[in-house]
Amino acid sequence: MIPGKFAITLHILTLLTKSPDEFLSSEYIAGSMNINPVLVRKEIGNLKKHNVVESREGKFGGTRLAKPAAAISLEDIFNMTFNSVSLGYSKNDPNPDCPVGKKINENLDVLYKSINTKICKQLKDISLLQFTSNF
Amino acid sequence: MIPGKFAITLHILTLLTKSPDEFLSSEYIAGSMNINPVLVRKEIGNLKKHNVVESREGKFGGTRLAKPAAAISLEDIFNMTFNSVSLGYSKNDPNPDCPVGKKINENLDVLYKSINTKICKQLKDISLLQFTSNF
DNA sequence: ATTTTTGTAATATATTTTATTACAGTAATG
DNA sequence: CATTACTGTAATAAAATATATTACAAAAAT
Repeated sequence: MIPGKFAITLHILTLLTKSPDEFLSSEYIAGSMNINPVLVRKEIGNLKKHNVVESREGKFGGTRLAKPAAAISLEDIFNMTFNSVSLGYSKNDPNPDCPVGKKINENLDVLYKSINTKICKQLKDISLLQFTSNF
Repeated sequence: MIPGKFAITLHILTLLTKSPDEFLSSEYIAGSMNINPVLVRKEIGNLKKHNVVESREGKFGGTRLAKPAAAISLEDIFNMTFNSVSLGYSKNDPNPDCPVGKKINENLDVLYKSINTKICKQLKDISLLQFTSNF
């Protein structure tokens, strides 16, 4: 998973919220966060897939929100950009002949799933509109 | 931050919990998780710094818990191995001339801090002993 | 003395992220 | 209807990060 995905997506959506109904170009958006426009377009592609934004191609093209910022929760954004929160796994497959190695990952999974559930619950109550009200 | 740090450390501590009072070698531990012994020794160094384990050098040396597994919480381990949970930041510094770019990171910080607080509260109630009881 | 282990530094390899380049397709506008 | 300014997407390059490896001094058991 791309570490910056959630942050970049939220940044994009904040800009779109702050310019309602305007079509912003990927280059303009990229300029606000100092990253490459192609990366912005990729994340916008993801947002479009989830019907959160809509784009117009061609001259004066760009992207805008497809629904009110009040109707988008941070949980929605989280689910679109994050597989799940985790505190990590060891890179290699553990030794299956070791009683601990054999079960460590499933036990981590249980733990991480429960963390995840709580985070989702927390993010569900924050709308994009609310988040952007601090700018 | 090293992604596998928490998982590796928890794996080490689980092994130590399952062999109370025995000094386990870094090579044995590394074998259970299929990683390099040097990486294990590094994480053990971190655990020693926090007085969670103690090591003995020389022949038949190794590491064991320095206190009962019931007295170690997953929050303790989390705090030793994770700076803080976050949903990520965009890699580059955002544009300070953009009202959104200027404030995005502090707003993300607020969000992530609140997520973090809840996770810590959750982890505080799980002891290492409890976690290892599922093996 | 020899062996086995920790502790630690330095370096190399692998992996993952991000950036860049390139270009076809679309739509507005003179 | 040519030109301009965009999107969409693929392919590749570069940078950053994580992990592995090598090496060796120091410690302790026998």
